[in-house]
Amino acid sequence: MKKLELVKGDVLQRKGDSNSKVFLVEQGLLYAYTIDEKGKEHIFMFAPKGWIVADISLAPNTSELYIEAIEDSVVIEKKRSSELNNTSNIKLERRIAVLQNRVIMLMSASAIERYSHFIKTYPEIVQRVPQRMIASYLGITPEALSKVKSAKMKNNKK
Amino acid sequence: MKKLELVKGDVLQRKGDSNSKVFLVEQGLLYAYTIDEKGKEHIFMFAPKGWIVADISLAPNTSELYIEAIEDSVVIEKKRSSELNNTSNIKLERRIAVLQNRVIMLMSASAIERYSHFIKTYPEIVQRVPQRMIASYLGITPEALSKVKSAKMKNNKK
DNA sequence: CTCATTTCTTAATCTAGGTTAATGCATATT
DNA sequence: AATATGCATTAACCTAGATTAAGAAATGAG
Repeated sequence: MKKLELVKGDVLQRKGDSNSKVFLVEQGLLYAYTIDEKGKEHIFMFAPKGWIVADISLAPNTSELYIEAIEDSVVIEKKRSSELNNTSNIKLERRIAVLQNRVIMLMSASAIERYSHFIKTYPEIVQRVPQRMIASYLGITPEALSKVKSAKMKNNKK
Repeated sequence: MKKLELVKGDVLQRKGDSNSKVFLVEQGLLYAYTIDEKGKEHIFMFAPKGWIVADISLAPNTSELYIEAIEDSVVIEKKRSSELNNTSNIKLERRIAVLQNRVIMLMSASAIERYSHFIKTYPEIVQRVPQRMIASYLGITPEALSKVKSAKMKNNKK
């Protein structure tokens, strides 16, 4: 738990780094973002004074996100594990991880990519739920989902 | 903290209801969704066995979400406040609330609606950050954001 | 088993937002 | 001051996915 002074442009965490740290913004403004395969940046969140920024993902030790200072800033760095001392915390963190993934998907992935990710992540649910609900969860229409599925089959990517 | 037995189609919580409850799924499958102004349903999450479902929104007592059973299910109902006994929990809940809003926005709102919501919710950040970052946060291109802004000005909806 | 309702698929058309490219502004750098 | 680099805006075109519509398949109720 130490205090860090940052100047505009400093990068606190890179994709692939350990994600065991949590940063509390004491002053200034940071932001967290991903960069997709095409090199495009997608801003996941802004973190002004008083907010916490962290990559809270399901993968144990690989950050999905870059965290960077937009302005000169002061942050407190904590170990994430110190937050994990009770059950409700763990459940809440899992929820955040799922939502983080969902936001990144919605921002950066096409219908096909979203569907592929969904069936990989929730294979049991795919079986138990009507197509129109999956479409709605993915943020597309049932008609578009039909198209996606037949496109996938033709490509043997079933 | 009581146990509820649900049959397929039972609605646990409606938009506008108190959101002070958290449901732990012991068996079956539930889902949480919003309905937009046009009557269209947007599925926010599925909740199979072992998951928690709840509307964790910033507004104190008005759920944004409907929660409903897709299959016959058994859930444990808890008071949400019982989860709120320490600081890190409150911070985590705030993060979830923000992410919940963000997912709903990304799923159901047009570029104009997303921008309007953003400037209302984070007026300070709009001033401190380049346009291209706001566009990226909204999930649109800087060019599209330019269009949106000039469209808004013409409509006096500035 | 039959009729009704909902779900899924396919196809034709439409549109919001993406892509590309050119231009004007700022802010840096020498 | 002059040049360079990045940011914002505008406009012409393009494309993924929405909308609309109709038929086929599945599910359900009596």
